[in-house]
Amino acid sequence: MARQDERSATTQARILAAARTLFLGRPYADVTTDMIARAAEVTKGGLYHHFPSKEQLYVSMMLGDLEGKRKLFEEAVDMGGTCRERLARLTRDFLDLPDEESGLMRLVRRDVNTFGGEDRDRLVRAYQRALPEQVEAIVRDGIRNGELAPADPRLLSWSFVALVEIVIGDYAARVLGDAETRLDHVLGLFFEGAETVPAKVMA
Amino acid sequence: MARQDERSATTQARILAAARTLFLGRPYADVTTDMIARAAEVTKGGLYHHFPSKEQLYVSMMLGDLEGKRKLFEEAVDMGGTCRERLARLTRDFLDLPDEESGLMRLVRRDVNTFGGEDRDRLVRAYQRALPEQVEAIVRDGIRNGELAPADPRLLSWSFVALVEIVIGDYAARVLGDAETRLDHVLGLFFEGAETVPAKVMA
DNA sequence: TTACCGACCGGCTGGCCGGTCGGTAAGTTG
DNA sequence: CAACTTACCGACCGGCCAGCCGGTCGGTAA
Repeated sequence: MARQDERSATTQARILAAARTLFLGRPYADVTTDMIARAAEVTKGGLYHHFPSKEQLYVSMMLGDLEGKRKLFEEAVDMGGTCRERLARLTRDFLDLPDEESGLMRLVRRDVNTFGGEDRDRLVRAYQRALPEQVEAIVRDGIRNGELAPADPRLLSWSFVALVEIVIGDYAARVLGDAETRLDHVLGLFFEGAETVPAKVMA
Repeated sequence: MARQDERSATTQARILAAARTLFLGRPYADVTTDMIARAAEVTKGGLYHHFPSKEQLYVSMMLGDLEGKRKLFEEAVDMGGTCRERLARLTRDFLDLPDEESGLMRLVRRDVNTFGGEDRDRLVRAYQRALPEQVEAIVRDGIRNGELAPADPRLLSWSFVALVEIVIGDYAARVLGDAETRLDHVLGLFFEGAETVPAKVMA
């Protein structure tokens, strides 16, 4: 009995993994259930035995992965320290993610418009819980303790996320180099801006 | 003869306008040629009389619109003044665009992955010419004359564009209000960053 | 040993959609 | 007016793909 459940679980995991890879490569409509099944080494019948529809398969995969990200980033929110330190930790965690995992965050935003109604809402909420809301919590603290200038925290957190997204990707990697340099770039831009600083903190 | 050409041109324009509206609303694959034809008050035969394929229709629409944007933003690049003034002008032009027009910039980035090969390249190039390269030109000047801290200009311009994109959209409009306030927010964030300024320029 | 269950198979189908094609009528040219 | 070109029509086709369903088989329980 445990034997059967285990088998079923690994098959589902295989299907989800195959789906993730394929959906990352091409738009939702261009990924066929046949492709997913073949990549997961199952037949379409097997696939439909575990998932009721292509859409539910996609949503299941995404919700599961986003929940994982949420837990990961939560550590940065819960740790102590300044706003900047906590954002640094969160960003480092993000930058250290393998390509396939960080690509998911862009994937949600790309495909969210594909769905409507309930599924769309669930995806949006899961994404917001995973990343922007956690950044927002840190930003909110930063504003409260005077580290950040007063502003709408949600808007600031979206801005921060957008800056981080830019630093992923080949061009930034080529120009800036390793993760630590990219991290410095994002934090510097977000906190101090792009203009020349008029000689700060010179002791 | 002028009569026929004129008729043909208005029909094409009607088709392009209908396509633009529909493509903005749903992903490429979910927009059918029937829908476009019906919205443009033509039949599918009529549509295919003017455009060789769905893909070419999309590309034609996008290239035309992006070229319009390029011309618009070029004015900010060519005008005199500081880096900040020129970016302000460009951003103001962007923010003053009707929703349908500014949505196109997000649309390209969303749909670019749908196509491959030649068409994809043409779209990417047209987008880059329309917005990021022009911002980059201004940013490059800003770095050269010491207004901006030394950094990779392309990365900076992408960051700026990303910040502007956030300020479009309902939430920012609700929180920040009119275009001028949103403009100040973007420029402030980009130039001075989010942290509390240590009492600047107090005369 | 028997009865059953659940994982998985894979052929099939119905609908949808991009694209075609033969036709018509209005406009243009000589 | 005759010959023709052009804008447009709409029925139709072929391929593709999500989802279905009748079946097989290895395990599990009584």
